[in-house]
Amino acid sequence: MQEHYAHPEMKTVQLADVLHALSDPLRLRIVAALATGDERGWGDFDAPVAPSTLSHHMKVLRQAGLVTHRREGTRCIVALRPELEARFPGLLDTVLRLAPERAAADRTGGE
Amino acid sequence: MQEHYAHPEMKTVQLADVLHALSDPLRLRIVAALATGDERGWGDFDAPVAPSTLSHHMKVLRQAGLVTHRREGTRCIVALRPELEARFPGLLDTVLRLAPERAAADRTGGE
DNA sequence: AAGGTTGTTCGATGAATATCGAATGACCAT
DNA sequence: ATGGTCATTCGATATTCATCGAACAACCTT
Repeated sequence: MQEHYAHPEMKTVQLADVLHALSDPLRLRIVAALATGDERGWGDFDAPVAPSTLSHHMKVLRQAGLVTHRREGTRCIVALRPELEARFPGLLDTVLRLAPERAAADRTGGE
Repeated sequence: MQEHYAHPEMKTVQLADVLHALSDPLRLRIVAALATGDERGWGDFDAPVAPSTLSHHMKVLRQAGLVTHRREGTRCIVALRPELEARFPGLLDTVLRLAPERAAADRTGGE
């Protein structure tokens, strides 16, 4: 495990990569959970997959420029990358507004 | 070849499916080319792939609810599905606004 | 009917992806 | 140091995907 995670430069991130990263239901759910702007610990997403699988999805999100990873002691803190908005204005807002996973839908009584 | 193409009901189309369909550069280009609202003949996209490959991508776009296929004589006419806007308001506008393929569409089409 | 045009379908293939369990590495507490 | 917790990496596997050429089907023209 490295102390420093590799994050791509935002200008090198392609739209198709972001869309691909968002096209997996679990990853979409993770991004939606981060949409409040709060950081989340790695384990705070109770994803129905093995730790190794979750790690894989986190890596995809990181390499697509969607999230940052930061180490804090033994925990791993995840957050949305703020520069994403400058690179693709409005994209994340639009997608998350339409995502069934979004927190608001849960609050207003989804299924 | 069937006279009637299978198009999914819009309400059954999932966001992740749409994002996945848009996450391929060639498919994104095709959708961008259709964004003017005009119909296009199947062969009007000079895609750098074999006909069978193009047919595959067209099928993906059709099954994701993005486009309609219509037969006209021996030709095949493709167009964006208008109901998509009602299902996912603003999604396509946002994605296409950010797509690099838009520049090419602007040059040859204008707006 | 015979032939040409236009997409689709059918294998086949190599690359990418999602998933898991096991092993490993980094860090903290004792 | 020893052990525990947390996340990543490593193999392995099954699935999906993009791609092609070949064969086929639908349609129009002659």
